[in-house]
Amino acid sequence: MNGAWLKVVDIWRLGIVDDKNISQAVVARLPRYYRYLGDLKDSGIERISSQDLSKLMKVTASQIRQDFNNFGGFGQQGYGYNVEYLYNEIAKILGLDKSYNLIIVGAGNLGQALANYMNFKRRGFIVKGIFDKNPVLYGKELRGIAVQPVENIERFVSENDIDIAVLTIPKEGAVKTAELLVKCDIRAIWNFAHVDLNVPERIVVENVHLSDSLMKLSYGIANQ
Amino acid sequence: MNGAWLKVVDIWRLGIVDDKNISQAVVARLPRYYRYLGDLKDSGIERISSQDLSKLMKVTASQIRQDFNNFGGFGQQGYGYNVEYLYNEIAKILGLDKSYNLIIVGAGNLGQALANYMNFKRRGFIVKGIFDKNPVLYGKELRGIAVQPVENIERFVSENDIDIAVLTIPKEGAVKTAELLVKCDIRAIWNFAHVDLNVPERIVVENVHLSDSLMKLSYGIANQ
DNA sequence: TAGATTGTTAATCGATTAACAATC
DNA sequence: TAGATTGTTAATCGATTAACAATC
Repeated sequence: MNGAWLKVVDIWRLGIVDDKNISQAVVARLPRYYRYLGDLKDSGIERISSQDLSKLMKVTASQIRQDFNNFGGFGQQGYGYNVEYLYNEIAKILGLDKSYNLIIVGAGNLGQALANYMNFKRRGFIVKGIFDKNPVLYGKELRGIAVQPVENIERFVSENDIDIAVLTIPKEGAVKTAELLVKCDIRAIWNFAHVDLNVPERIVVENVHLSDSLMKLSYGIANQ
Repeated sequence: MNGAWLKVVDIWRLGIVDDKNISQAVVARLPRYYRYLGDLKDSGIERISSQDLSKLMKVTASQIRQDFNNFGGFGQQGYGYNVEYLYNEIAKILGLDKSYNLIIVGAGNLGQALANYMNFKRRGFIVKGIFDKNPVLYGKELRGIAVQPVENIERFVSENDIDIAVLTIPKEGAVKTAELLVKCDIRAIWNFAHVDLNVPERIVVENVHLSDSLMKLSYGIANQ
């Protein structure tokens, strides 16, 4: 009556029990771990201890172990963590093992830059459509994708199984557009507009408020 | 022996005592307060209580009062906060009452977008120079400013009293460039490269890691 | 003055760090 | 096995919320 029984953590690992809620602070640190582990992997390092990673990343070893243990523990006593394994596990946690279809709404400076800039595709984020309300831009191609009128969004999203909308329009239209996207059953919005979107709980919103960031920087200068 | 004496907080307000250390969490919330207060001001609202602001912003009234009181208290019992006054005080705290000279290092997609996009100027961030290592871009004008070779950075920064460098180059060159900028006595770096810069304490670094942000979003989808 | 609402102290909650037994 | 290092519990620290006296 012992070995035959699964511990709660095992059941959880099997995916039967799912979401013990992970704090936002932990999630926010995962991409950074992922970045460092990728670098380690690329430089041929096979294993690393929480202590060594701690020195490298300038966070406590304790925090590293706590963070990873939120997801079940990926290390081995006396050995540390296998870099490649941990790297892949974090990718899975972050959902990077899947592919996502996205559209860009707003083909102005920022929308164009994002379309061209990031290697979206390499990480499994496929740009399927680009939209703007400015007729001058219609047909203009970015990475081989022609800009369409915003009027097409609703049909396009439902016909092309779009997961993510990148919102790069001025704040004036952003709230209305977000509502439209919600109606189209979008799963997530990457919001670059300087407003808070008010969408249902189920929709994932990730804000990139560049002006907020610049203000934090100027606070830093002013209070040096 | 009472009225004649200044309370500690008064001395602090006079700027004699300066920096009781404000937590990063508080600073991160200031731009959002500033945005909401700006909107309230624009719609002609003169005063607001922490309770009403609480409903609007979906944070607790307690947190609002605590946050503001980090900087000395801007309200009045029985009245609330004067919107315009509070707005201006937050601007001062954020250092938005001053003007900053900046350069953009990296005139690729993102650098160009930032040069054109944000109304930097309106908020007192003056783009003085744009640099790239790609000769094809030399002389190309963005907002009336010609792109220069990166070799010019050192001289340009010292001759033009530059406060901020916007780093929009690929991660490969970013660390070295940051070191150069530090040598030039830059005060702050707005870092869009996907690396952690390792600079002295005195330099303000504000990171915008877009790929990290996108990973948080995909985590949100994957763990919905 | 009475009512409203701040400024501020105290209580709670959550996140980080420390410590150590488990175990590879 | 002995040494190393995790996984995990306990202690600490900091941030958020609640409560209320001060005061406009």
